[in-house]
Amino acid sequence: MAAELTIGEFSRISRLSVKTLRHYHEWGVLEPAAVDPHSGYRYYATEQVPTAQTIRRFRDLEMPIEQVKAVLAAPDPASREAFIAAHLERMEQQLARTQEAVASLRGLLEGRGLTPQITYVEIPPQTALAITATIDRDGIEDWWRGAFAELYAAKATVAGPPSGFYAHELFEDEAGEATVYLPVDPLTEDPRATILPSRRLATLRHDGPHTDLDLAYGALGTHVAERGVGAPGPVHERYVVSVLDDAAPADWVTEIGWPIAGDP
Amino acid sequence: MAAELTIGEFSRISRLSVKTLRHYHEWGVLEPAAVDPHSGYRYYATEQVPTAQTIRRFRDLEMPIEQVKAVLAAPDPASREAFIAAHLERMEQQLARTQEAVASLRGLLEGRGLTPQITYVEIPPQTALAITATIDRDGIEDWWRGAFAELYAAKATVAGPPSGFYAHELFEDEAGEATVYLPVDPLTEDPRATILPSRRLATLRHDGPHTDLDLAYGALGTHVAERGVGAPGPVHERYVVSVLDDAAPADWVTEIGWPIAGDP
DNA sequence: TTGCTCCTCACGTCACGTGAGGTGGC
DNA sequence: TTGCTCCTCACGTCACGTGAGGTGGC
Repeated sequence: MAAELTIGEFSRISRLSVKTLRHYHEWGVLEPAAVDPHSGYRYYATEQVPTAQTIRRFRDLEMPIEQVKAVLAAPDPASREAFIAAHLERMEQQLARTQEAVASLRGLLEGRGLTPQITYVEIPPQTALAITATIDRDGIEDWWRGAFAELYAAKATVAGPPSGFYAHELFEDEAGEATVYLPVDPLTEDPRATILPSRRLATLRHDGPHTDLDLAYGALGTHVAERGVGAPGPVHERYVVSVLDDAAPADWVTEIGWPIAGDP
Repeated sequence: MAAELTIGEFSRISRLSVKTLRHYHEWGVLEPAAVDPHSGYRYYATEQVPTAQTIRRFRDLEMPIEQVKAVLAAPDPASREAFIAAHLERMEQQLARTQEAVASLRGLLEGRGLTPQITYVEIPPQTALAITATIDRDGIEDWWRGAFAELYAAKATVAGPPSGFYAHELFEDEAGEATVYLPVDPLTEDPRATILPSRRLATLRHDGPHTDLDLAYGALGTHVAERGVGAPGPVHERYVVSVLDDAAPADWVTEIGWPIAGDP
């Protein structure tokens, strides 16, 4: 009972444009039931309509084509479900970020100016378990979580909040070196323990989600630049309260530090 | 007190990448405070940091650059607010569509199969107020609302639900001819009244949001194709319950019609 | 002076849409 | 046979990112 349909007919029934159907053929997401080897004409079967509708919905959800292909190729319903669940979770995260951005934008436009409480500190040499990597800016969150999971898995006596430092290139060029560390008891026997050198920093405490961290960096960087006290080197972050404590973003407390030289 | 910053320094403070800053200069969204005419070096002022942060937030909300430029150029806070409100509304609409797509996808994957109740009808010639235009598929919704607003503003006696017909090219090529109409009393004196010719259609009733209209078209088109009774001509839609009645999408009722030839 | 920073092209990305120019099918 | 449908390039979109190759500034 399967009717062979030309691309135009299948387009009308599936509501995917002819261009889109050709594109899906090229990418192997939706192959025509038959292709005339002489004319190149594509022929579709009515049985392919539900597949087309499914693809359309995944694309409405902005799932990348390659992934749609993978989901459709998934043999069992369970792994399909896993794909979809993962995608929905990403979408929820994005929604949360959007809501944060809206709130933050309102604050900015209302000129909700924080008077930054900037403190100069000298951090003494510290014994710490550290992980360093060269990463991409968009891969940073996954890497960050993984690295701290690894550090907390070590059985050393923790001697301070989780922290990290990040090369400027990471923000200027979208990729650069990052280090996260956990201060530990100097007497630890973990062979991975290193001693971090001392640093002089201008620091600022930031309350709230990390979407707004740029505001803190703006205030701190402006302060340092206008006084001409900046020094080369990575910026520092101390995660006083964070996801690592299972806290909500609104409750996070982060201390950021900008390297300085000279006497303030 | 305004420090002159190189692009790299400004990038560190604003957390926008150097490439992005150059891009924003090129597009005129964020012009450097000064550009060295000899070397081409860009110099920024610390006063530009809040602007950079604002741009970043608008971009996080996926506002197109051109529009960000327009918002920033808006002279008074009121028109700024209007821009933002309009953008937020679009985002909410998209969120609603996303939620519909998720629900619809789950239904599809669970194989929630509707047994389509297809009816063959012959619509007699009708007197109607009609508006025809050649439109883009993504401009269709705005046009549709505007056209019906215009039709309802006429003071003729309405004799049936609002309806429309749509050339296949609109779906195959993303652009084509569309007509919406309001059946009216044949004795109307409105000079714009026309008589629509009779049509033979296979029809199917669809309940719910228009995101799912493609499912109905899939069922109807498959039915027509498998029986080989299709005829050329546009598809028809009757909006029995719709936005025009201030109903929620879940309560909408739409009848779709596919042109047929021959005796079923 | 050296090495770092900055510069301008030119091209890639992603999922198609937009023509141009040409051929096949009924 | 005519006109409609289908075909394959090649290029455009949007907001940047990715090099390449070269110059300026301290």
